[in-house]
Amino acid sequence: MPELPEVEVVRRGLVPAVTGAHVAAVTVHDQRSLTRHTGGAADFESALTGTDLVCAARRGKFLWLPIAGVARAVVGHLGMSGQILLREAGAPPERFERIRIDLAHPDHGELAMIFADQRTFGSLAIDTLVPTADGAPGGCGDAASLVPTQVAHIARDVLDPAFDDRGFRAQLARKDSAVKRVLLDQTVVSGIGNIYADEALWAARVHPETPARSLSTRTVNALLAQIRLVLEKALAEGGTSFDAQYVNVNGQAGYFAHSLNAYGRTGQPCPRCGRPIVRVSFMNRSSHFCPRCQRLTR
DNA sequence: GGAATAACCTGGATGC
DNA sequence: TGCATCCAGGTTATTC
Repeated sequence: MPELPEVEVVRRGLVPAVTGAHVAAVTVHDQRSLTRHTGGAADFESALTGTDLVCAARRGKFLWLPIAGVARAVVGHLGMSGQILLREAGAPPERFERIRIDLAHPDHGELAMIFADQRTFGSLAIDTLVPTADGAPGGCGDAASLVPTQVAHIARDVLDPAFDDRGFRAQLARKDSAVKRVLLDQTVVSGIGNIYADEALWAARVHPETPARSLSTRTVNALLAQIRLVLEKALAEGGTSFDAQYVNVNGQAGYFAHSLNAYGRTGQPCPRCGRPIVRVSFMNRSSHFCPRCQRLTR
């Protein structure tokens, strides 16, 4: 499942290919991958064809490619199973290929940038760039203080230099909800999904259903530190791949699945105390935690 | 206004 | 072997 580390791996892979690239052609195979685009497939194809791309930027799980000369960008979200792959021009169709963007790069020649998505939760769109509310750069990879309108309501992620630690603590102090629910709320902190929420809570020894406002400042600081550690470690290992659901732009899997301590380890011993990791239903999904290390305190 | 829940989606795994 | 059901989860609309 693409969360911040996986999306950042994709962004880094895209940078050399899209920076300064010319969009030679666009082919939409499946309209469902344009759910965030308001104009339909023909509009997407015509609006993007013939433009030049500036760079690859990211905030949380959202990616965008600013278009040269206009305040617009191609915005992408990988959803559950989305992939952005770079292939040679004219490469055969990928399994679950939804959109193909043919690029002509001054240094790398012709490339195919392919958006593939099995479950079609992800999408691409062309969106307007607007100034950021805090005047800081819109996201990782772009110095401009601009962000797509679809991303403007998303909070910064914890690896963003402009992330507001104090504001994060203040938001938690106002929330009655379970801390895990708050971590998954992209308007509070972006980039964290089910996997890294479970891992960070395990590392900080916090029960996922602990009311956010009941956490001490010390515990929130520790949690914040563990979120950063987990995300940075996952990024260093190329992200988490359980199957073919997540790969980088070259189709290669990440290795962080081997470093997971809680997520997906139901019944296996906690690496810290040896007690079996438990799985409970939470928000239409699963929470994994150690019942001994992560005691529920209200 | 804040919080909780359902729906969207599809292929693999599992059970019968 | 084949069919039915369950499960995975990010985002958003809807409901409470």
